[in-house]
Amino acid sequence: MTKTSDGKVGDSKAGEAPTMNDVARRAGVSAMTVSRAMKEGSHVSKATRERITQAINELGYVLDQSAGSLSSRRTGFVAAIIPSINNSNFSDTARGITDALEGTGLQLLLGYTNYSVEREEELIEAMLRRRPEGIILTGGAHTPKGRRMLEQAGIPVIETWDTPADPIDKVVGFSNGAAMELLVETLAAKGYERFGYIGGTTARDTRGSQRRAGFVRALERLGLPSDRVISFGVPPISMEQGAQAVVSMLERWPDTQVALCVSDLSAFGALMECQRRGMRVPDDIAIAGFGDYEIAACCHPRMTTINVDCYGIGRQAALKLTQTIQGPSAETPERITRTGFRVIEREST
Amino acid sequence: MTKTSDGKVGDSKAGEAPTMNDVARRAGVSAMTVSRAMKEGSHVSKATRERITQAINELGYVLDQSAGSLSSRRTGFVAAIIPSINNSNFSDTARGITDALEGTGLQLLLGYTNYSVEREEELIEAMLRRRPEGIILTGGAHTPKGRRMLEQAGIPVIETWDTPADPIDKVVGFSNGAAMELLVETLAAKGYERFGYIGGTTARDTRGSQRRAGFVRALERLGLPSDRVISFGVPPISMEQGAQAVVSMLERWPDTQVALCVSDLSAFGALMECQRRGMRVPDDIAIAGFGDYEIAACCHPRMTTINVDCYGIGRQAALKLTQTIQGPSAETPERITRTGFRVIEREST
DNA sequence: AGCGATCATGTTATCGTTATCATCAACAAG
DNA sequence: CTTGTTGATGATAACGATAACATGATCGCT
Repeated sequence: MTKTSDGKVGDSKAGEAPTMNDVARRAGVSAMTVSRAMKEGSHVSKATRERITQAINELGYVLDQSAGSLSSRRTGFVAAIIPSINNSNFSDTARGITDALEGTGLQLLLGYTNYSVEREEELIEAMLRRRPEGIILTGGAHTPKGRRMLEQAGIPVIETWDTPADPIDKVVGFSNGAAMELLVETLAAKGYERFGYIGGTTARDTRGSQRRAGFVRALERLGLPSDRVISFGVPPISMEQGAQAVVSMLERWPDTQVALCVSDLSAFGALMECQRRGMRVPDDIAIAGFGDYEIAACCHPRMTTINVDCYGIGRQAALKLTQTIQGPSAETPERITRTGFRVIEREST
Repeated sequence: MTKTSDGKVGDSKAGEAPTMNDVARRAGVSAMTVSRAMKEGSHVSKATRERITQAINELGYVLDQSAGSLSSRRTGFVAAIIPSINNSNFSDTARGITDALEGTGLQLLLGYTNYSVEREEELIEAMLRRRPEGIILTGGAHTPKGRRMLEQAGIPVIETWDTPADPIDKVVGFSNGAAMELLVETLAAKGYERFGYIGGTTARDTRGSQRRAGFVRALERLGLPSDRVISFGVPPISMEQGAQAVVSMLERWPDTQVALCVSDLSAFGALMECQRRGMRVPDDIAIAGFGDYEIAACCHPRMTTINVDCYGIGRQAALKLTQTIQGPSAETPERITRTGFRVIEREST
């Protein structure tokens, strides 16, 4: 225990969490030295550092980063907003972000919108209040106010999972429409002609509507009928809703050869329902999904789908973010990164 | 634009984000009044509030909560640590937490450990640096240092998904062992006698090992063989690993009547693999899972499993947290809340 | 020996908000 | 006409850390 110039002696009173000054007193140094000792790559002598470390352990001191960030003007936060954490495509993206942030001293602040732009707007504001050093969004559809806040925030903004026509700042994504077109073309080349589409009522899920639009576009180009579209349920549609939708489809267009679904989850529901009804897949009806979820590779028959590298989207978005934050010293990243997608042909088509 | 006592005039220079003082100047009030106007339930006259709101919009001002929380000693954070965000059981819990936090002004700071206590320890420290007002953990297994930090943090700590023998503070969970025992008993009552178990190599996943222990316990009590245990892969085991594990099981103990799996995901993999091999479920072999994931209700045949109300665990944990934070004025919550579980019998057994 | 560079540490002044106390006006109750 | 209460606002001082600058001390090189 040490006397200090301000006359106080010893530790702070119990009950109150210790501050850096308490540590400093106990180690017989100034707070600034403690601050230095707690940061990598700053000059503190070995002996001093040891005394400080000991004081920290004895007091159970934990750095208060909220105070530090006010002073340093670096919060160490990156915000990410995804539609849903229960969707493994998006949680893969979140995982990609976290993993790419590992070791950078940046922490992920995650929020989800339930596919609602209004909720997104609220979240954007809540996030910006925390002064993140960058923000990663899903898709390019925002409320006007949300967009304005993002533009004025003065931090890098990355839109993902999409290629918006008029991006706010940077983009890591792919064209959901083009991906679906590719799937249609691939299957048409195998001889399928009567395609059906299963998706949600489209208003909320912009990626879903783009996939549907791609479906229609590709069929029109190929001169095939493009009207067999079932919109069922509020996006994101569940396995169960996929099952119900395929029933509607088979009632309305019994001779449908192949059902494309907005995601693997609904596709799986459809697949199981068909089996329940004694139909053979792909002989009686073929089914394909979108997203290459774990389930697609494992179900029986294994499901044809489109892999879109969700994890990679997250990784690259976070990478682009850190590059931008680290400033123009490092090479400035491209404004738009297009991530790949590919058709995975399996047994269901 | 207004002159103020400190001689400065007008807005801050462009490029810099506006502060509360900039808003105050523009609205012709003090910063304190702006602060009040931005908080619910404080006395600000209607006219003043309108001027302030206008100034906020004109400047595009966003409150800096990191500065505010330093002053008010309330960060508005709740930390939650889960093993994985890609597991829908845990992301359901996270969703329960977020939903229960809605409207309380508290925001969720989420982290995941990949089932590693070392990673958990790092995360605990990283979270505590942000001074959360409470912390929610998964399970009761922590490193000694992690546990110490939690005990000293001076905030409510809630352990979930488990009923630790020696809880740190509060608990919302159930006995994974007892749940598995119940499943065994239910199936034994239907006449099954030769049970097999599929799980991961257990070191990391404590909930997994408790389930396995419950499996063994129940069979021993019933006087049935309890040695048919396949440990395959690092937890959490995937669908694919479930498929491979069931193959090992059938090789080693071809007359197994029912395979219980550590989770629905591995159970689903096993189910599909059996179908691929032309086996009929449940006639040739019965399969049951754990967790009542969406997939269990939708696959064909529908899967018997245990529902454990993941979402409810999150909700109740968050509820308990907010009650504790709001202080002893409100009724103090129970220290231990046991959440229910129930066997869902479906077609796979 | 002289001089600049690097190291180890301390002092001071913020960062942007909110708690607290103070002030003054308006108004109700006695 | 007091006196107390409530409402609306402002001034000031934290909150706990770090940036920026300052001070000696040490060291290597000419």
